[in-house]
Amino acid sequence: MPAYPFDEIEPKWQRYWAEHHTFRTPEDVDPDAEKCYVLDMFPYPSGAGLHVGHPEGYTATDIVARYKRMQGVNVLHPMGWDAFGLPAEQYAVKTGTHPRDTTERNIANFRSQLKRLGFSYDWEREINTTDPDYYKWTQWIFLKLHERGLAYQAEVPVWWCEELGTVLANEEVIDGKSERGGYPCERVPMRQWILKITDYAERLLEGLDDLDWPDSTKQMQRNWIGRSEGATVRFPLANHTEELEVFTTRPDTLFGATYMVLAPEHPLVDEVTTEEHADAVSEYRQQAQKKSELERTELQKEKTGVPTGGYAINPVNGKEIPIWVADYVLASYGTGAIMAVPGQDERDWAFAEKYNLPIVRTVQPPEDFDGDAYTGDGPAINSGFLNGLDVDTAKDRITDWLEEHGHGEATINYKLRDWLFSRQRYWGEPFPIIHVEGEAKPVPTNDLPVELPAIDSYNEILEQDAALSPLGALDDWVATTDPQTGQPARRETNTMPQWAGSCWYFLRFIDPHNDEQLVDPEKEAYWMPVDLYVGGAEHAVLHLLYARFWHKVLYDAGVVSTQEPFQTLVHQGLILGETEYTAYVDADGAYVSAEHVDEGTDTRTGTDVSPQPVEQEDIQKDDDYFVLMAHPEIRVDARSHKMSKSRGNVVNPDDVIDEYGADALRLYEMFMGPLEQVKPWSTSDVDGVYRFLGRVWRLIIDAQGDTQVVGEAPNREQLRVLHETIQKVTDDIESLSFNTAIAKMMEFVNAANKWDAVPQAIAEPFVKLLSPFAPHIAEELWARLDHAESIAHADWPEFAEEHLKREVVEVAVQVNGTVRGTIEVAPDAPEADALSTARADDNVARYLDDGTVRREIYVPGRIINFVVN
RNA sequence: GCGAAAGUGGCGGAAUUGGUAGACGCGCGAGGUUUAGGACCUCGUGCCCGUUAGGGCGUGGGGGUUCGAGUCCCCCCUUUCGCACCA
Repeated sequence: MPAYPFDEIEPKWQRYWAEHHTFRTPEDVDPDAEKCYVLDMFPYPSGAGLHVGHPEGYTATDIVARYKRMQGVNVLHPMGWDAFGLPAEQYAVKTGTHPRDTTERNIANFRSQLKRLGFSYDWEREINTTDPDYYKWTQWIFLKLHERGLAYQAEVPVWWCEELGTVLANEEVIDGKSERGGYPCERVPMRQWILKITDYAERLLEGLDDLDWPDSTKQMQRNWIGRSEGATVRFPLANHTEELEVFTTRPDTLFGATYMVLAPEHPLVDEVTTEEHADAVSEYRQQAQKKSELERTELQKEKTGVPTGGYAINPVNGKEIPIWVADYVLASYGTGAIMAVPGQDERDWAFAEKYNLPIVRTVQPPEDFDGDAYTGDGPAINSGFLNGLDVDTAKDRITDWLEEHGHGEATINYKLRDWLFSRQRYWGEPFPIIHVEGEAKPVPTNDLPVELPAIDSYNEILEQDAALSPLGALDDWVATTDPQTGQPARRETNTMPQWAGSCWYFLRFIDPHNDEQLVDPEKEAYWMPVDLYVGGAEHAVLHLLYARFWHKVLYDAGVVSTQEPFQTLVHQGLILGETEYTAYVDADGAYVSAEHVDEGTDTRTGTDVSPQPVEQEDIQKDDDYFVLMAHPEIRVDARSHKMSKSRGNVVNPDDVIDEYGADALRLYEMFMGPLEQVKPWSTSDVDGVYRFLGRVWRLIIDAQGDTQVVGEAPNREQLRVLHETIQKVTDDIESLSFNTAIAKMMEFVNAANKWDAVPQAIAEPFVKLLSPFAPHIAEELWARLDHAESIAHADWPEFAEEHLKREVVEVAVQVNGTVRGTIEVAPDAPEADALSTARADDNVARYLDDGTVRREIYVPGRIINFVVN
């Protein structure tokens, strides 16, 4: 039998909320009324359904939304589906199932799972990025980008992933493998749509300053944008008219440039290569091209390169310096070419040493410097007119000189590259573009949306041989006419990447059914920016950078009123599986202590060992290590792992709800620890919060199921306990410290259980405090306390200072910093009184008698310390 | 290698400006209650010594500042997460 009837009351209140539109967002609000836009990163509805990580962030935002609502704030708290994407299409490729069918099924599953958790979303604002009424506006925004010159097509080397059958953005490829799925990718040149995010690099960087985001996330974005100040320097080429342009952050070291390096892909390689070196260079380039990005990084210890035989002329001293080709220079950064200054650059030093290239120091290292390249500050040497200047001054001086002589200028460079925006997939937003006589023309906005062609089954596409893009196989759809000229035209057959829909969905929630505008400007001005945005740290760069970029474009286009979309951002920490204890055994079945094991082998013998799970009962702690109880000399590993199907440690929220109820699950997820921290799941710990809810229930409901609160006025202690709880819970919600808020409510219940009876005037405010955390039980208790209206819009309790006061407090008495006793005095007791009470304590007196009191420290209500010797 | 964050009982975790370390929960122990319980209630629970009173030691390690340090400063170790030839 459950400790309280959660299985009845949870569905009951979920029905009530839906029928009464309890969480409908206020319409036609007073523009001056306080608002709070509380947003979760909307999920991709995967086939696997919800995992326990989802409700973590969702519960946090739900608590804030419910709390703000009770404070009379207008709250927007919506939910939707980021439903375009590769998994549904990969499933379609395998089974022929239309991605729309898969997606609809998954959404239905996600929705019902979410509803079981009792979140206070305004479900009437649910959006779905695959809905033509939604992606009409995604396409509309693309046209804005196009109109503003921020979307262009180019033949560029892109990451092609054979397995996924599409190209991917740089950001989606990690170490030469796709971010999703980990499939190998290769660089191939293809004609693609590209968004000019680099035009916004500076603003994307500056905008970070005023955001209330985790520092680490801001830092990651800064690193990704990668601003660096330096100079462009143009080196004339010996025997050629062209110049070789490089970017350097150290123009002050120009006199020390002893060779040049071109990336293998650099367009001038053929120009500068002499006949004598042509074969070697061409072979090197082929080798470099074959290397995957992974191999390049793996082989980074050893730099390689070949001379071209060509020479450049150092503009500052007229010296001829050799030009090399080496793949330690990246084609995609700067100009794809560098001036190498081994004296002040460790990479160049390593290369110069290997190939016996000259090294000239142009900064005087300190006397005790014994390294190779010196990258620190110091006076310039061997540098003509720069000699004696410190690095910063020398940079300024040489930059001026370059500008005066037309050899270069100050330059700011960014690591950020333009955003590869097209994918060769069916299940994405079609581009609102037609091609007429080879020219890309935008589809007029009143012809939007350009809908995905209807197909009965994905097999229709599979059966056709669509070389690159599935849409290209559908001739009826591709062939169209230019609405302006009537000429025959072909539709763009690429689709947009999954990021597109999530770049602006927070705007659509504000006005989800508007078919005239993306969002009504008045409503947008009221609700934006998002006041609290909660989602995983895995989106620290991609989604959050792309969305900021689009938002700034929309701001420039006058569509939105704020420069930044998300004012406050919080990442919920990952929830790991239950802690696992692992012992290791060798081939003979003998235990191998964990400190000798590294990646499945015994480091002493090199033989394989196999992991063996151990129950917690068979483990003990010996100093800093866990060991087997039966073999204390054998250490075992104790750690929690990321939940995964393959490891079999996934916890399904539905199972937890079946056993403990949604309120307990919500409460546990918040009680585990700080929201932003990584935390291991522990099902036995769910018992703790579940028991707490049972105690809350029995505090107010007796064994017969009747309400048992009393009408009497509360006493001083009851008021103090209540008001301390109000204060703590309120403060903790504001700071998102939900774990300590719950601990305080537990303390309240522990205290209240000792009372003979609970006054209604105490029970009611407490139920309100509990309601954002455990809304179902709170609604039920609220109703049983004789309220006809939902607690969702009841007034949040306020604490009164007068009830927090204590008559006496316990003060620790230390002698020489060690506590020797405690005394009870008024919190504001005069020093003389407090000290004499302290001296009167028997144990304190013992220590005072041992010497002379040299000093007395008294912090009222806190501590007394006697310094004695 | 570079950057950031974090190391507190058997476990998850608490601790305003430096002021009684271990709130709250799990687990464990004792008792009560119940036909029974993996239900519920009460008490105890950092480690060591001591029957009690009390004492010693304790927030990754070492040093320092202070009447007083989990908290501040310096050095080191470990873990996690980013980035990784960006000129």
